Amino acid sequence: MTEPTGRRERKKAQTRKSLADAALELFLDRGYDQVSVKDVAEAADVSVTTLFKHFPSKEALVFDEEDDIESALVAAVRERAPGQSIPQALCAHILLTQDFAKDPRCAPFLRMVEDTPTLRDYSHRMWMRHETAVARAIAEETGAPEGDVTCAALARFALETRGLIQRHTDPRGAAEGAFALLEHGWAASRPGA
Amino acid sequence: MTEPTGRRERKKAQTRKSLADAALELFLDRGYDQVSVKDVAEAADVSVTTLFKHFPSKEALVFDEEDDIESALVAAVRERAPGQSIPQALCAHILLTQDFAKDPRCAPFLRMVEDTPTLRDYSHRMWMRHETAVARAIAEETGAPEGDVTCAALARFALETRGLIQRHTDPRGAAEGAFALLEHGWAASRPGA
DNA sequence: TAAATAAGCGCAATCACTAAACTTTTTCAT
DNA sequence: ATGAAAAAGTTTAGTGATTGCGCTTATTTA
Repeated sequence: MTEPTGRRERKKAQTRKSLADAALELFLDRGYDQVSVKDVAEAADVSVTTLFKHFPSKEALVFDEEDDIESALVAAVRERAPGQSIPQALCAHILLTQDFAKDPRCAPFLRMVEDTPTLRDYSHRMWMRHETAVARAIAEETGAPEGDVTCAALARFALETRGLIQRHTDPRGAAEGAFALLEHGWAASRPGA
Repeated sequence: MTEPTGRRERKKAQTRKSLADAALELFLDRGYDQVSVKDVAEAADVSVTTLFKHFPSKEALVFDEEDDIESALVAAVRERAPGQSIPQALCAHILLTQDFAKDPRCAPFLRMVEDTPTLRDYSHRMWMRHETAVARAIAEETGAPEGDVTCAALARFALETRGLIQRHTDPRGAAEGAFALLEHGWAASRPGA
């Protein structure tokens, strides 16, 4: 069921990729703030206007192709191992995504994001966008009402943990520490887990 | 011990106030995004460059005079009633600051902040800046080591709760629900409270 | 094949923000 | 008092992200 990709769509995707690639290379080379959108557009050999037809902002050039993160999070909650609590499942999933970061090819990228306030904030905002989806998944899993505060809180806190452990020397230990808090609180807040 | 206010400082404070006042009035009237810094500067009868000598950004025009919030938070942790847990103290303190919001004079202001993404984010960032201070206070209060993860997590989660309960019809109930999670988790994480 | 559609372009403008060089107080040590 | 340093303010000019407009050109489709 591959989309009947016409030449037009192919070219569009092509330009988009040129832009993302050019952007990444320039950003990693010179640093995000030292590269202007004009630089990126020129490197991809398109006009600045065209760049903004493909990406809504300069930041968006950095975080391309981040699609199924939300579904992965929801799946982590829904399809957790039997006997595993929701906080445990979320902890494991977050640690898993963190492991991506250990790939030395990603290291410069991640360092750039961490060192650039604009990007750090943007990334955090994007990540927290999944809060409501996760909250809903938790509520549905536990039979809690749609807008249950405890579920919403767990979702937010769990997602926030990612930023909390980011610059720790031992992310795994830190995550376990933070999630222990949630784990116990969660268990105590709903007697029939 | 009132500062020996010279004429210079008085005039400076004066222009600053003119700017903040003009900004608030215009923002409330037309909406934040519909007012440019140029508009504000003209309303206060100063140049745009002068405006930026007083305020580091357009957003900063909105959140003026927010000084002792951090010390109040730290104090809430340190000087809590005997027998009151730290999460309880933070919950109470946050609810207290929320009560400010019930003043009908503040309502339009708060609605503006909530309805303007830029401002909501800025406000959230400012608020979360106090995380490390609160974390340190908690660590010191409990004798935990300086960078203890559980303390850091509690600080972050507690502060995050404010945003969580913001648009709830019953903020008090929501806060109590969210803090119940932290309360239980915290109690379980440190046996000798 | 013509008309509709969509990509891309150049241009001009807006808006937040900064740098530089210059004018006008205010302050303060002599 | 007075003259120079320090600080507030101004003008001007610029950068950089982002948007709107009107135009060309390529692709699709009826």
